[in-house]
Amino acid sequence: MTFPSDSSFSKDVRIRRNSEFKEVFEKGTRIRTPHFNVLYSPNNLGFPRIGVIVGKKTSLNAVGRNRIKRIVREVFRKNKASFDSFDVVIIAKKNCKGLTYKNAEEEILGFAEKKLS
RNA sequence: CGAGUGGGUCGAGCGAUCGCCUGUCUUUUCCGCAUGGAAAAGAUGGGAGGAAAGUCCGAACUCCAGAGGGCAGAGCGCUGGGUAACCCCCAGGUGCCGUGAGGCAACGGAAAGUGCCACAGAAAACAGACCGCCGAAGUUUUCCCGUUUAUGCGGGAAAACAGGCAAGGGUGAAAAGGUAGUGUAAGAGACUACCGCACAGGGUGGCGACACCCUGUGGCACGGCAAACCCCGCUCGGAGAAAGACCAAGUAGGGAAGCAUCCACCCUAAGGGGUGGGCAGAUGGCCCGUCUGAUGCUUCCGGGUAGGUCGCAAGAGGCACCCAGCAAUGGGUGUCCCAGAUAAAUGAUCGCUCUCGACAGAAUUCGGCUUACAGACCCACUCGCUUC
RNA sequence: UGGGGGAUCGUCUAAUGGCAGGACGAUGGGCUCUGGACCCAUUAGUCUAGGUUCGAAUCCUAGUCCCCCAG
Repeated sequence: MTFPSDSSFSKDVRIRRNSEFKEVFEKGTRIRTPHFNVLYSPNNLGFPRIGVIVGKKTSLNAVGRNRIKRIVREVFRKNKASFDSFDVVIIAKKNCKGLTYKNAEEEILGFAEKKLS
């Protein structure tokens, strides 16, 4: 538990550059969960970073896509400690449409714990 | 009470905790000679829509191109007004629809020209004749009557032909006015009356589209399609914020200026000069016209990618009141500052209330249009029923 | 975000504004001892909604979906 009470979500913990995304895509490990494709690769920053990708085919309108991004980011923010020091890219699959916060939390935390072990 | 028409407003709300984007102020630290810049913490303010959407119009803004001329192309199309502008809005006219409140209209020209109008039908655009009607006058044949010796002549009837007609039938999306009468062999604007229509002239009202009235002419000519070509009138240079401006790693080498420089022929001893021609590019549609040239040598030093900063949030701005106007809208006064990201900000959890929550997320900015949408409320009006 | 193009049977592709045609496929039948090939027949379509027109795949308006280009 490196960040026991820190649940902030500043720009530092987001993957923001195209080159950084590319690095994760090239070096990262890929894991599939029912609703997401997840890529992750270790970094040497001492804290995790996240990038979320939601394609047009997941949800046809912008409101739906924003909704999924917000849910995923919220899960990450509340559980940053579980991600140790990794760059994580989460890609939403087509079946994400009716996803709720609780479903996403269960699924992503389940993945994070497996990865840590 | 029911059904409906037109217009407008809103688009779940409140509280707590954790979190995101951003403006301002304060403090601290660091950098800098300094104006100032960066980071952190705290305080405080703001934080998606009526359509933010589609990208269908119109602009602002930016860059590119602009000697000039012609052709082509695109858009618009009743009238007057509004506007920065518009394919928008308001008011009005005309036509059509609706019992009505009201709604809808690409609504210039078909007597400038060209083209098209399948099938059906007789005929589809300087009309035409299938069935049908007529067949008087004309021709032929037959029959009857009169007369005559007889041919014949006269009269009548029937049939056929030549011919006449366009009223009725039928076809079609569309068939060249309607009603009544006269007329005739049958009919027909052939003629007459009334209605309708077209054209010309004049008057009245209106800025005008146009409306109404009067007079005359025409028996009616001028079918439809211009969201077919086209004609007439008006408008239009191209691209778009991934526009564009500035700063600028790494890697790779590029750019500008000057001189010589393509092919053929002619002149010349040579150097070189002249004439003609071709190719490619620019002039973001094409043509004429105009301009430029590959490569080598010499000299000079910038251009640009990742990334960053700006553009980028005070505006044809919102709200309130007053004035002008039927209105769209304009003018004045006061007041407010109200998203500004860049892998891209509004979410999660809990509690409460209700009608149990639709369509949907700013990306340069405005003005419109169009499309999507659970519902709630307000104003004005229409029709029907019932009661007083 | 901006710009451009397209949509016709299951697939590919034709059609001066006048009955939507062809190929491949599918289904059924014939031929054959059986299958293939071949022959015959059938099936099924103008992306959607309005408008112009007598009549629309075609012309006009709005919408839906797909593809391409620009970092």
